[in-house]
Amino acid sequence: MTVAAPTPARKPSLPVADATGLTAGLLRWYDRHRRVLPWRAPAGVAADPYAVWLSEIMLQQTTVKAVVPYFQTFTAAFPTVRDLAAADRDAVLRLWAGLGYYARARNLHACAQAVVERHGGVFPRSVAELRALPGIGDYTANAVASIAFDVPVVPIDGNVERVLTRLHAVEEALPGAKPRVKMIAEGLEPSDRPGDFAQALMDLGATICTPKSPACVLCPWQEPCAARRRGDQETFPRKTPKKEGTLRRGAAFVALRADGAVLLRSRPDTGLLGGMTEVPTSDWRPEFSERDALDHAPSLGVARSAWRRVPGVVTHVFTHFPLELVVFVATVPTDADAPADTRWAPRDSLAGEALPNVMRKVLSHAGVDLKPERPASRRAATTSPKPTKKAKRSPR
DNA sequence: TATACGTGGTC
DNA sequence: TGACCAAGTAT
Repeated sequence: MTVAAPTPARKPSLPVADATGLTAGLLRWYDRHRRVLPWRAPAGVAADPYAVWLSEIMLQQTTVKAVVPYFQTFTAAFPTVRDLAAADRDAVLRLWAGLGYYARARNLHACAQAVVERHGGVFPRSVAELRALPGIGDYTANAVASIAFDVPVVPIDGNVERVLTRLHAVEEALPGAKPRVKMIAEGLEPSDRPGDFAQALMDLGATICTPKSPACVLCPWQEPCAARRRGDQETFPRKTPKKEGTLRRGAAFVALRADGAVLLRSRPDTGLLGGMTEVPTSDWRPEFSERDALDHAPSLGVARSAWRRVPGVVTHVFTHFPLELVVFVATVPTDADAPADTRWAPRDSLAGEALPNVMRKVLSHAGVDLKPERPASRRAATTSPKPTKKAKRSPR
């Protein structure tokens, strides 16, 4: 492909002229239709690298709507990358609870510390140095470099893939088509306003070139768009079908003390819901048998009969598998000791715990209400949206 | 290259 | 309701 020679001089030749026309058209559109977002600097104002980075991490596979309240909470709690680096990791996880993909929160904290230790608390400006930081991959490195520092690179996310595969009617399916998309993107790298160009591409994908029913009539690229000419723009990008996960099942145990405290523990640092808080549960396996569920209950010195099976089940769908949990509740004496690796959490502190949504569903199903007042966007989980399905009989 | 990794919204 | 999707990264 062409060299991304950012010559301040003229731009000759044909392909370059084409690209110039495209980028200019998109920037004109952006100047009139750019979205106003909490982390986005006003037109013509330099962006804050910390805000750009924080927002980009939060926005990974996550909608703008879901991110906004968390972004506000984080910037209020940690105004600078140094504040974030100095915070306790658990405090970061607690504020992240509900946003999902918790490895992002662990990496966020590690990244802040790396920025302080390796770069004196100042975000590096090069793609290579950014890429070397925890939690920053190809996309985010390019996004921060272009948006915060006007480095002429194009971050390629789902929006950009959609826009570019439509623009060129790329027949190859993703993810196989990624190299092709990357070449197309590199051919568009503008030496002028790279940060605005990157954001314009994403705004275009988010508001005009949407997955379904794209608003082509409003698109600044409707003329050059190959897919639009063919009339099958909605069929791009092509995608290879993904296989679905196998249902896993398990039992969750909600132990309540007379004073309202709930027995909690922390999950292992890595893997599913790593480092997050949960009530004791059995393993989650396809071959789980409810018959033996109580074998996995925490030892609290109470009789097996103290555990009451809550009717119904809690269902939750992770990216790669659906989960079904049966819930047992027991009330135990206030002097009951917490088993190893568990602790009693006062009822009032529950809302502040690093509880992933599946655990909020479990507690809700057990009749334990958490006080909201967290970043927000949690009402659905705390009100037990899916009332609970009828108790199913376990096969076998 | 493929898989693990959350959650909420939409149609 | 089920599928698909949203500013991806790590291994």
